[in-house]
Amino acid sequence: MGRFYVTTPIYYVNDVPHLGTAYTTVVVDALRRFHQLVGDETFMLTGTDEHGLKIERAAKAEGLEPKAFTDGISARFREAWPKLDIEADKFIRTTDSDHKAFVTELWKKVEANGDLYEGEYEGWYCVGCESLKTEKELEQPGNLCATHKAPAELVKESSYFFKLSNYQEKLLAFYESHPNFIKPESRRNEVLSFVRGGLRDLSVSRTTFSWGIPVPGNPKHVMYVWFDALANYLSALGGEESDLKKFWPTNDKSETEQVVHVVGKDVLRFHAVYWPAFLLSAGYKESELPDVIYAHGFLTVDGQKMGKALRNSIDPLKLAAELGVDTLRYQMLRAIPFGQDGDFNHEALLERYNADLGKNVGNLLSRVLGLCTKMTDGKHPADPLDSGTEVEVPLFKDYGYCTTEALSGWMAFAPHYALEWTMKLANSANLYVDRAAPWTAAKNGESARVKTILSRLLRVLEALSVMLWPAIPAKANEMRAQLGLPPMEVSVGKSHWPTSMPDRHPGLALAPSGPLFPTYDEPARKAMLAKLVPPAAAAAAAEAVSPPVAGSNASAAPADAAGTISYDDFAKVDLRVGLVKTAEKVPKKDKLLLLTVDVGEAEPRTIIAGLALSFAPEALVGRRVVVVTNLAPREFGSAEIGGKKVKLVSHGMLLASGPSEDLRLATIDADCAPGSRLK
RNA sequence: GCCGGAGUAGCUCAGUCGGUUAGAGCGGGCGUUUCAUACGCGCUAGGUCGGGGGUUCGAAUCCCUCCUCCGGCACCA
Repeated sequence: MGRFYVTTPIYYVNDVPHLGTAYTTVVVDALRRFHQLVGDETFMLTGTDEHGLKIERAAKAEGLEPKAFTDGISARFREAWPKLDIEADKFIRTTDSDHKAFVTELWKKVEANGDLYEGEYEGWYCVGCESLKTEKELEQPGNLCATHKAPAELVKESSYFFKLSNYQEKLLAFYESHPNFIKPESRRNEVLSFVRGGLRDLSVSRTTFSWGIPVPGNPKHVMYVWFDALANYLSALGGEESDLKKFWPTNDKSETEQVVHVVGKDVLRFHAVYWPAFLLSAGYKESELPDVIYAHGFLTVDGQKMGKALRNSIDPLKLAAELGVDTLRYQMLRAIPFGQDGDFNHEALLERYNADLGKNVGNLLSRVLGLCTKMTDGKHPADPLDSGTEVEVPLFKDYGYCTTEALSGWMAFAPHYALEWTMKLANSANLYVDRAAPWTAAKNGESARVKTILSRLLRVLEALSVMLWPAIPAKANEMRAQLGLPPMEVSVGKSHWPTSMPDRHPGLALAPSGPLFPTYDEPARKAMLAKLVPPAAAAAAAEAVSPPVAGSNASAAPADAAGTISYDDFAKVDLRVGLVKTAEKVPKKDKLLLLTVDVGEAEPRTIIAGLALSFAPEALVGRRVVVVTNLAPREFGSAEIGGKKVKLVSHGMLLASGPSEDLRLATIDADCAPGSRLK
């Protein structure tokens, strides 16, 4: 047990929350949750960076005072995160007065140490980048900044410089003795070679604008945004007497006390070079520097680089509303190896959701709860026999392995790895259900055996709910609710990581409440994809026709998340009256009937319908039903019919309602001609 | 131009100090079970391990070279 202080970068308010910032913040929240789970005292910080020329100008453009302008954007960030189930302990703003006071003090310490001097500097300055450009970097004609395509300005001004050059050797020595300071390894090498290449003094003040923290004793100058911004990680913890100071441990810090800055690779240098240099200069000792600067990669979206236009077209909050927060979080954490660049691919997202969450975990929960409903009165079985048989061996082995690997994945800032092993445990449990076959034991009257099996499965499910909680807290708790368990609770000093199987809860009532992760079938998948990545034109059109759906159904099932559709969308569905000509049971497929249905075409259609539990084949012949006729054909495997093996391909769908053992058919109340269109 | 990293099955990637038939997940294909969310389980990928050359008894794994991609640096910070 220890302390875990984790930060996101503070986000510059020249932009609103987008997929990239959401990604960083989700990962940090997941790390925070994991450390809470293992009993650490945690503190998560995020916030906004609000000073600088760029902001001053943006405010002016909108006719606002800078503070009023930043108030608005900052609020958007603060309000966004809870919608992604991110619970930061503090949201800092660089315009907070205590932050400003802290930075002023920091400046004075650096100055007292003799590391600041006044000089002059001249260069091409790009407002967008907040930085100087070399002539080579500018595009001609017009001295355009390559990134912003805007003209750079030739500036010459008096400036304070920080003697960064004094810190080259100290930093190198520090990196040497703290191999984990910069992660991942490849980034560390980059920084190392950068620093070895020589450090020049850093201009740390500006006189060309006033929206910033004034330099003490020389208010014509405001501090360079990075000097101001980096200090937030410390200023957020308050003054000397603040209780939060403990999160920034000093000399006596132990192995288990960590200060971790998660940053994008674009701002790594500021964090890995400037920040420790500033701290050393201000009198902080090596032991008082942060422990880990973890640089993550950038996301592409469906293989495309996230330019500003694309970025703005992908609103993480809207994604969360459409897909469910947990699906979004899961994808961010599972699909992208943390530290590397990754692709946020919408198709892969749905595939991943179906495979991992739907089929592997969700269905496991569902089948185990189903078995308990039938075999143990819907309760956790009482006093199960606990002697294992051979069937248990792989499960126990996997359990130990998976929980250990997942734990070390989280410890090593590798959520993707942790979740991979979490899934392997679910997979192993699914296998165990098959091997142990409680239904067979039940038929043989071995009720003790049945209880043993189900008890074990329930315990694995509980463990899974814990292991998933850092990544998908809301769904993990829903899962627990179905298992009859209270929401996840954490407590400082106590690890809840399920290193050994959770205790039994004999007699505790289960509360199944339907699929936890309803999978997307082919049509639903297509519909969701169309919604998430609409062609630009279609998006604009859709926007005009239907108002955006409110984002309150964040955790709703896909079926509900569909929201409203336009009439045009509805009109795409071709519903027709069909007359059932023949019907027969499909051998070896309990639920399936093979129908031929006249929908007004030359030949009756072959339709496979899952009606067998509710209808005898002969009861359907001659009935008028409602058929979706333009659904893509779907395969149902193959079966032997009339002595021949045939592929089962359905060319339509009958509309019906109810559970599969008690279905009601949608029908039509008169003898309409087969093929009549419904509207 | 310099310095890194990467290029392995359709996709995303693992491959430790060089060593038996190159692996996993997903998708696809085939089979199978019925407790379950048309779900689970089993089988299935015949991939010149980017190209070429070399070292070695033996290389995806070491060396050289070329190609492609990404990142960092390049009299800017």
